[in-house]
Amino acid sequence: MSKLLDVEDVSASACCAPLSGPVMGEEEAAELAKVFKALADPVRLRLVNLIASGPGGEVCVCDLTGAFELTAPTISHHLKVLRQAGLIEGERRGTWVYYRVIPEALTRLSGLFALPALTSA
Amino acid sequence: MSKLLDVEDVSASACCAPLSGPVMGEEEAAELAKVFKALADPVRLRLVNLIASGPGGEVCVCDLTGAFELTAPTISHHLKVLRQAGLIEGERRGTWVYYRVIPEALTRLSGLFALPALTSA
DNA sequence: TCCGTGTATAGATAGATGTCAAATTAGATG
DNA sequence: CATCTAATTTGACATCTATCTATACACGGA
Repeated sequence: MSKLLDVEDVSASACCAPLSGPVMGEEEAAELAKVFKALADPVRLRLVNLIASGPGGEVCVCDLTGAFELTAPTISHHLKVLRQAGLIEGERRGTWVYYRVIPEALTRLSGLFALPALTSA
Repeated sequence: MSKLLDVEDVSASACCAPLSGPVMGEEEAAELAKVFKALADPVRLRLVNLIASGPGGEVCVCDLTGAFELTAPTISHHLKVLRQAGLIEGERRGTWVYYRVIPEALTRLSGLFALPALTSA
């Protein structure tokens, strides 16, 4: 079994209603918090940005390690955190591993911050 | 000078272009990370949710402390973190303090997760 | 099959963070 | 002014996290 695909997909059940919506439960808040924890790091934010803006929507890990003054294991750790948050997914093709963002995850988050009545005053 | 208004407004300069957009700089990533750090806690997420969904878009701190099994200083600490991230603002009216979300902050975050071309394939 | 290279995991450590108890500030009221 | 309540600040402590080095795994090529 490829360890690259170990996704606990924390984001699956969390979130969908906007923050301005009905009161969320403790469990939902806990799962959502894991997703934001994954984004709460400058390196990981830049990783998501690099991956999302990469050619074809994907980027090789070998290109990511060079973009930071960090060791490969550290980058690998950050990628794992993002993966377990359900934000990205990785695929091995031969020697290299490529990462993509999971569009649904971003869309879900976008909806979270939607506001109810900006049209009315 | 009211200490309630000490907002370092970290979110002001950070973000606007979507994550899928052009590559962000280290500085921008660092400031954005502070905002997500503020959201990366179940209690703070529920606080934002409660405040945003409160009547008139605002909630008294006295109503927030009762909603958690945490001491008042802890709630106050979390509110401060959210305030310094530019996500909420507080106002004292007589004996009580009321908090509101800052709509622009949420809107900005919503745009961050926008995807480029979901219409095409 | 044996190296060489690209990624990931394990273990260790310094620094950040959530929580509480105690003390402080701000406003209302007698 | 004295005092009560609401909210914040301060200081301490246990836990979590970002990073490193060292090691292990996966694949391709000789």
